[in-house]
Amino acid sequence: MEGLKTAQLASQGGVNVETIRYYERHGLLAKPPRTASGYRVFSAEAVNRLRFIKRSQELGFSLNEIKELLSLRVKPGGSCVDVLRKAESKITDLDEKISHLQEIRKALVELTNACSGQGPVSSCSIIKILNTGKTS
Amino acid sequence: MEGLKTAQLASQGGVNVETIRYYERHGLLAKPPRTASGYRVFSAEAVNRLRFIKRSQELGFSLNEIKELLSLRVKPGGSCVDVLRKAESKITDLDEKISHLQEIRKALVELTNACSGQGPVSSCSIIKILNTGKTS
DNA sequence: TTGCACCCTGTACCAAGATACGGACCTATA
DNA sequence: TATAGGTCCGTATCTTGGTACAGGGTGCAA
Repeated sequence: MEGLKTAQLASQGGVNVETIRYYERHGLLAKPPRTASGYRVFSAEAVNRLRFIKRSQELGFSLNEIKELLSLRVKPGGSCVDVLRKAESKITDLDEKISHLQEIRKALVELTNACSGQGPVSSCSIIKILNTGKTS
Repeated sequence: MEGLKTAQLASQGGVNVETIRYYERHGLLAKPPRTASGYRVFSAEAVNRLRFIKRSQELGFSLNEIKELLSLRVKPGGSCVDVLRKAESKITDLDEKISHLQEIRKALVELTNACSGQGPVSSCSIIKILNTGKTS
């Protein structure tokens, strides 16, 4: 059999049918040829494309960023270093996010350490600190 | 002067005027009394409440979670340990998020290590790996 | 008393990434 | 040939945390 219907592509890519159409509308998947009756016919290439998108998403790229990666991929004269720079800048983003979360975690641990876990809410250290902003 | 108008509360809490109304609609701020002409009149308590919300938000609580914290705070017979458990579960959430981001970071670093940064995109290792899902 | 800043309400809109639905059309199978 | 189920399109809906109006009333100062 030649080509995949929307639901087949969706199933191979592990996404919802509507997601396929969504990606097409947003320029992440090329507009596929159609049968005489208007059904989309995807090539095996589309499966790769979909996996590219999913893998990039797992690495923290937004759909817009993925769109850029995809267009870099086919840009004539485009250089590898452009891709490298995007990946590096994403690592910097991640470092910032991670250290921010770690700060939050630290503050929360301090809160829980201050709390005995006993008695009524009215005397709860956590609530007190959240109320006043003071640790002591 | 007795009480604060919406804009004054907003300014003291460092938020937008519309945010005050948003919080009221969503049950995070109690409905304040009104003047004869319908203006809201907030007490100093509302400033504390607003700060509570902002501080909790900084610690990674969603507005819904903050609403729960606020209702715990006034629940008759509520126990301190309920609050403690929420904080602890938030720490667990954070741990999961952090380690997930660290995994992503690791994968990205591997990607960038594989890439020389030289040559055309067509031979870029990063793109190749994203395409095939294979590291080698 | 007029002019301007402020306040009110209700509703619409934004990002992001989908998901759902109505109504019409197509296709395969019994 | 009937009918179930897949597909089409356009549009609406969802979540989260707000922001931005429009259209009207209020309050204070010159």
